Amino acid sequence: MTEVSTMRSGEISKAEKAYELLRRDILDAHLAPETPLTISSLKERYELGWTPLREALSRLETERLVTFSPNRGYRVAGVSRSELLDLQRARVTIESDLLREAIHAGDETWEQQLVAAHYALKQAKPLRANMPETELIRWEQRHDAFHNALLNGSPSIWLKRFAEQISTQLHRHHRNLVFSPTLIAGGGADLMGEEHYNALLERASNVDHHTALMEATLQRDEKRAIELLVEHIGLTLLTYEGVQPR
Amino acid sequence: MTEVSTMRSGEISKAEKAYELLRRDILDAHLAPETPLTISSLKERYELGWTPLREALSRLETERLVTFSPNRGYRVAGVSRSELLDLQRARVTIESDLLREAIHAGDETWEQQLVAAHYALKQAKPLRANMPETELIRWEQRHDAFHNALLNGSPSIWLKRFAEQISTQLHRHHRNLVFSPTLIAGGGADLMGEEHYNALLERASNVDHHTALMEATLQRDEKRAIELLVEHIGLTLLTYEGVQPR
DNA sequence: TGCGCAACAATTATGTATAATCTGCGCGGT
DNA sequence: ACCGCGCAGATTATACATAATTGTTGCGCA
Repeated sequence: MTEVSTMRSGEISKAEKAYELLRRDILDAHLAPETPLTISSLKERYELGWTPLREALSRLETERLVTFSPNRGYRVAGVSRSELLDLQRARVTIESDLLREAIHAGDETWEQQLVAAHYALKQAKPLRANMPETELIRWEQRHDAFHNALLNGSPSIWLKRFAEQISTQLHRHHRNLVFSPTLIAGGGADLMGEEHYNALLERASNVDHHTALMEATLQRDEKRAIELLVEHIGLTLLTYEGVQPR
Repeated sequence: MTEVSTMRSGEISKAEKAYELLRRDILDAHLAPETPLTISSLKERYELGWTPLREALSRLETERLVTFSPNRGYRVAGVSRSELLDLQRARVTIESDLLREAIHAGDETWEQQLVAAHYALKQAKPLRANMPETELIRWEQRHDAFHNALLNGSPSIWLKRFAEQISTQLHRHHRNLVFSPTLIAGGGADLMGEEHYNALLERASNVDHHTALMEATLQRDEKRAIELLVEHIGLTLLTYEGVQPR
């Protein structure tokens, strides 16, 4: 029947709250890479106890969002150009296969949700330099939702899980290497003219590109759809290449 | 003078010890799938405190070796035929690509270690029904080592990480669905004649098959090597198909 | 007499306070 | 200047307190 859980104090466990808060702060680059995460400072920052934080950190560690050294505590995981390239390679492998499966196995519901996600993405204002963070987050959410919808037709649960993890890591690299130029020395738009930077962002986030990808997919044109997906991932890569000087 | 009290506990942390003990017991099917893991019972089993166990469990959860329900504790993760198939699919995707990369990028050290791993595998006694667990473990270790050596020529760190995780999960399914027939009702060799069962095991673990795979790889024959790898994964799958009745 | 519901008891998860151990760093002695 | 001692500050582990869930018992009602 209808089991009503009582849950006297907060609705969700504090460990879960700690996990989500920390995760969001790391993903959005509010905590810079390599920042030491001492329990006491986190207790102060989030007003949480000792156990929930430790549990959250140990979960984040197996997700590779924080690193850990025995008896020396936790730090926010670092970002690097080489890891970015590695992530891009893994993304191509995994998402290509997922898209292939989706094209073969996707049903009507999948098609409808893909069209809906594409429409929502089209409505969001496109990327540009120094845009307000709320707009940036909206665009990122809808962009992620579109790619999720694209791959969602596939039945491969484990591959989708991996794709999600890659996506998370790329999000973090994205934010730290490109979109938060003020937070890292010498990164982002400061390296080139804002005009050029905007052009790159425009190229990487071009809605037409996503439209073409969706159409090829809906027409079950496997070869072309995968070509477009790989090109899309490569374009994003080129954007970083342009941004990163050495 | 006061150097007596240094290094009181073991060299590694108890959380790490708890993690490794639990992990091994789950992987070797000493703890059956769906077994509830209450802290108190684990405290008794491993003679460890409360915090290390909690930390170990939360790490195992993000690895999907245990499942967790809020306010209802942890259990050993379940196994199922559908998840097994899903894992096999993911393995084909990821290992095919890793092998392709290894064939293109592998150096001399890689070749030597691959040959060494193959030699070690050849020395281990092959699989058969009701073999002693120590021999089973030895064969499994060398088999894993061979496949690791095969893929190790690739530079893709994230993909190798994923391959490792898939490998771990398959190991668990393997043990629970095939090699521990006495532990699960109606599984394993009981379902067919021991002769037939042995034939299947023989086919899946045939050393010649691994030899051919290695030789195609060392000759940098990408197409044939990947064919053999996919066939190898499929054979293992067929073994399970034979064992699983419905 | 049998079934269902509700309060109760036991077990277990969750969180806090506290003790013990370890690492890094500065101070002082040689 | 260099080596070692010792003092913070942090991590790691234990004991204790609290809250939630599960199982059970007993009572009421059909």
